[in-house]
Amino acid sequence: MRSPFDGLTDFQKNKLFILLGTHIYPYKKNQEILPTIKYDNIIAIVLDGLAEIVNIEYNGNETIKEKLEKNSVFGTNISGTNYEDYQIIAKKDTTILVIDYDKLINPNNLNHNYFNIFYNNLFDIINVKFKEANERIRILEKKQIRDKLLDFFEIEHKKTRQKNIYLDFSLKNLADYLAVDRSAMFRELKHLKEEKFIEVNGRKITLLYKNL
Amino acid sequence: MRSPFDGLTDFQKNKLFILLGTHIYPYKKNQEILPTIKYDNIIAIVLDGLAEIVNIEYNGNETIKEKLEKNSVFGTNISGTNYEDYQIIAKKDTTILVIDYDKLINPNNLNHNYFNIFYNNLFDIINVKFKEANERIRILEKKQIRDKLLDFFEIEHKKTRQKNIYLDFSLKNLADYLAVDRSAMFRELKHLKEEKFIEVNGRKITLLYKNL
DNA sequence: ATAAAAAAGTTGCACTTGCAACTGATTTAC
DNA sequence: GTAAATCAGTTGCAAGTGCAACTTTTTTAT
Repeated sequence: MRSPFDGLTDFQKNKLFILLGTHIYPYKKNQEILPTIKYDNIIAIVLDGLAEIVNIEYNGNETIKEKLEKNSVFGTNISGTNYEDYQIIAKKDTTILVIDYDKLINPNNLNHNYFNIFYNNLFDIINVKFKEANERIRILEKKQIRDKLLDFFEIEHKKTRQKNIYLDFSLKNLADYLAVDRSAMFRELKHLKEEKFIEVNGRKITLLYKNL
Repeated sequence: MRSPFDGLTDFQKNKLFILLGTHIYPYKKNQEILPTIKYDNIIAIVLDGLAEIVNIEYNGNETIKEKLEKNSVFGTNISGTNYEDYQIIAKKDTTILVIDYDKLINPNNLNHNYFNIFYNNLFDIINVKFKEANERIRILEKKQIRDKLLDFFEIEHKKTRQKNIYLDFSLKNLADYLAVDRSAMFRELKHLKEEKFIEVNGRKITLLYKNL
């Protein structure tokens, strides 16, 4: 995954932090991240560790919205994450860098080369995330589970051009991603298997239809 | 709506076009826009006119994905619009500016002040669009039409803090936005009316529940 | 190595939804 | 100003889905 600090030396990185007046917050495993920052207009970066954006429902069910690894970027202005709806939990000891969005947008900084590199990286990262969001919307727009699955398969297939799709998450997570009931998804997967559209072996899904 | 050229004089705008090696394409009403540009990595701006991103299904049904007014920004890297799935149609005579994404990202340009202003504007516009995309995802994730409607009402209510919501699009369009069947949505609206949750008068929806 | 937790997989049932097919009301076009 | 098109609103019905409640398998933790 692309890092917002690609192309920067550690020295430049530190100059950047000073220039932007950033804050660094350390969290222990299982601590909630940024619980006090409920206002808008920040961009946050995982400097180290691992965290998850989770949605805790009234019945206690937890669904993971996004995994935040090292160099992941998040925040109200960048991922639409609404702190009223979600909690961010450290899964390991985790260090978070917080940047004020308005300071980032301030063009006074633009004559520093290391800032420009950083800004370009962020621009690119956001565009990738935006593209992923639109991919998901395209899937969620489909009304039937079968169509959501086939759309998902098609999108994944286009990325590798291979008939085998290797999921790097569980089928339960896939159901969450498609925003459908898990058991209903399993039922539909079974139908697709029976109709020889696909084969499923653990997290490997094989597409059997002709049009590659 | 914010323009990507906010804060730029016409003179600076033209310098910018030259710097970025942009292309300008004119289209007549009802013409398809950018039909030949099937490759990735462009950002396009509506300089003048009006266009619509439409999804034409195999059965001939057209759904409008997005309206592109003057100063709207679109393109594969910015709206996730996939030219394989959608068509962009000029609704009036329309002029389109096309920028090569790689040229935009090239940091060599960053010591021109007018470029920086433009770049900041784009950054901001994309973030707003991204936020809207995430809003929609939050709605589409809901499994029941009732929950989608209530979620939509809540989001709209938060924007104005008023109990009246004035739609600037048709109820048919709302059904498309929620990605549900139109008649099923009407049925659910009727239920919500009967249960005194809402009132509907044309495109005005009044929220009747207590928690403002 | 074993217990605990999470994921995989299945099924019955009630309810929701999509779909088709209407009628009537509004808007748009020329 | 009238025709055509779009939108609003309703209903029956079949099919799809969510939900609950299970069992079995796999993974994770200590």
